[in-house]
Parts: sequence; structure tokens; C-alpha cells
Amino acid sequence: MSTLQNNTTKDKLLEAAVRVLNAQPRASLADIAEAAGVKRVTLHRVIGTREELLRDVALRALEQMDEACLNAVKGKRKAIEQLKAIVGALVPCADSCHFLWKNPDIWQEPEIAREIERHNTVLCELVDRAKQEGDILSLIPNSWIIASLDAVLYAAASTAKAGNIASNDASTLAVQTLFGGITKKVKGATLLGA
Amino acid sequence: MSTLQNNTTKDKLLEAAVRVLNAQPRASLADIAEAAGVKRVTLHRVIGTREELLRDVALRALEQMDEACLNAVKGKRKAIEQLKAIVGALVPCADSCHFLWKNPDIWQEPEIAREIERHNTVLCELVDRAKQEGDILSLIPNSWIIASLDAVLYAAASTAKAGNIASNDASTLAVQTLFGGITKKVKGATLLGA
DNA sequence: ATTAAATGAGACAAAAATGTCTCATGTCAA
DNA sequence: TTGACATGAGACATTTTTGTCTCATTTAAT
Repeated sequence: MSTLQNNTTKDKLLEAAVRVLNAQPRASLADIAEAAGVKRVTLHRVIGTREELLRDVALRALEQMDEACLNAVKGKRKAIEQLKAIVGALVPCADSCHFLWKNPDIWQEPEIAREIERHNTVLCELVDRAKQEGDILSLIPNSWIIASLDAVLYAAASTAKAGNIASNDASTLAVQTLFGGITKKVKGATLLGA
Repeated sequence: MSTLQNNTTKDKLLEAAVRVLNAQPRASLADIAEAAGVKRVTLHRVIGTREELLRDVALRALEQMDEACLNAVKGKRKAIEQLKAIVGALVPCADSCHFLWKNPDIWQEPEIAREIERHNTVLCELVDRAKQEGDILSLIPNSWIIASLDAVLYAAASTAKAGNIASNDASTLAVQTLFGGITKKVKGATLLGA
């Protein structure tokens, strides 16, 4: 529970920023401050400029993801098991992930770019291992798999927000969808052959 | 090829709007006009206000999706086959779909809301039919499936844009991922049982 | 050649957003 | 109580964005 919320003014602001900007990409700083129950002046005092706000939100998102991933892989041996655990663990911070994906312009920030690069590297290594262990179709590009991973989190965020699903089921469904697809499996035939 | 591009100034502007706003949610009208190779005054003359621009972009996206879906289901009998065809056909307009999903605020426009509602209804009926025909896991909520469908398109858009994949393969992969998942299938076991 | 339609150039005002002040107020700890 | 500290209230200048003019210039059709 360290990074998820700390109830400091800064954390309230960062949380509100994710929520508001996901709903209205053009929201003003005044909108965000209001959603955090705080005046705009305070936002400037505590965080600084808009650029710094976006940067902090992104860094916080990456921290959350890091923490979730680290806890998730503990005690798992097979790469595919670690990956499934990661997907499930990332669902609760799907909003933050979503924010990262919805705002490609902030990837230009060197600090952000470095972190994202690091995340991708770790994930790619894990996917490669899962492929070697025969659990993931080798002909699917890593970039596609990672994009799909984020996509499923995105789906989880949307559905959970719409209130159509319990947060707990969302993790299960995300893992099922990404790794198993939505169809019933019959006699082991796959769509791509192989 | 009717709605995809017509080379009129309006179409150039709408196309540029999708592209620029997906990359920079806070892009100004000047940015969009410039990306369309046109002056901002022309944007105002041809389209009108920012609100009208967003509305037109959304409507155009929905038209493209309609057209793609209609063509896709032709001659297909089983619901699952129609769904797969739809997913494949939607990949080329993934950018427009993405725009719709990234901008929840425009769903409040009644005209847009009605169209989206209609799309969802059609898709839900198709999914229900696929469930009845035994091709889709009944325990996965429709809302989840539709969100995942858009999510996979989203993944397709990202990956294609990053240049990591040919546009043609993207359709195949999207269908594979959504319906079959990314894992190798062994002895027909599914994650959720059932 | 002439006309009509579309676009650019340039300017303009109004609105909105941003960032920074100062001063007042409240709150918590020593 | 006092004194640091965080926040609110209010104002301010600056910048950006938006929407609308007028008047050229181009282009295509007649």
C-alpha cells in the first residue's frame, strides 16, 4: 500500500489527475485541482507546472507497476506463470497504465522513456523465456504481445469503470482473455496452425 | 473506398485530426490544420468549431466501422465467423476506433451516443449468438468481450504504428489473440475450466 | 476571358489556461 | 501561546487558443 495512495496532497492530486485526464484528455489544471478537492494554487505549489504534473503522474504509474510486478513474480518459476501473475497484478493499476498509453507525448521525457524501456526489456525477456519453454506461440511478435497485454488491462479498466464487473473477476478475466482467448477450446486446434 | 478517404479538404482534416489527437490529446486546432496541410482559417470554414470537429471525427469513425462490418459479415453464417471477420475488418480503421475510445467525453454528444449504442447492440447480439452456438465461453460478460475487442484493435494500431508489423498480419494476429489467446493450446484445457 | 468557389494572409477580439504574486486563515506541534 | 507550515482567497500578467472578420490569390468551370 506504499505507492497506491498516501493521502498526502500530492498523492490526492496525482490520483485525481489520472482519473480526470483519462476521462477528459483536455482537462485543465483547474479541473484536476478541483477533482482533488484542492485549489489550483496548491497544485502549482505542491507539484509545479503542467509538464511536471504529467511527468509525476507517469513516474508514479511506473512505480506502481514495478511494485505490482515484483510482488507478483515471487515464488513463480515458469515464465508463463510469472506473466500471468503480472497481468493479474497489473489490473488494479490499470488506470495508471491506461494513462501512460493514452499520452504518447510524455514518452519523450527522458526519465519516462528510460523507465518504459526498462519495463519493456524485462517483459520481453520474460516473453522470450515463455516462448522457449513452449508456452507462448513463437510466431507472435513480442511487441504485439506487450501491446495486447496493455490492451487487456485497458479493457479491464473500461469494464470495471462501467461497473459491469467486480474488480476481482477482472484480474481473472484479463488473464483468461490474453492467454486463452475468448473461445471454447476444442481438440487443441489453433487458428494459426503450428 | 468511399469513407476511408476522399481527398476533399474536409477528409484531409478529419484524417489529420485522428492522427494528431491520438498522438497528442491536447493538440490545438492550429496543429491539426497544419498536419492537414491547411490553414487554421480553412478548418473553421470547412468544419466549424472544435466541438464540431470532434463530433465529425467521431461520426466518420463510426461510419468507417459500419462499412467495414457490413462488408465483413457478408456470406458468413456462424456468429463466430462473422465476429472474426469483423475484428479483421476493423483493424484498418483501428486509429479511428482508438480515437473513439480515447475520448470518452464525446460520448455525451447524443448523436454519437446513439450510434455507439447501436454498434454495441449489434455486437452484443452477435456475441450472444456465438455463445448459444457454443463458440464463445458463456461466462465471459459481453461488456468484457466488447472492451477486449476494442483493446485488441488498439494493440493492432500501436504495433502497426510502431512499424513492427505488416498491416496484413495485424488482422490475422488480432483475430488470433482475441479468439485464441497467445498461448499454445494443449489437450483442450482452458484456464477457467468449463 | 470571365466568373464562382475555395483557400491563404493577416489581423482582431474574446476567452481560457497558466504561472506567480501577496495576504489571510487554519492547524498542528513544541 | 507561539510559531512553523500548509492551504485558501484573490488578484495579476502572460500566453495560448479559439472563432471571426476582410481582402487578396488561386483554381476550375463556363
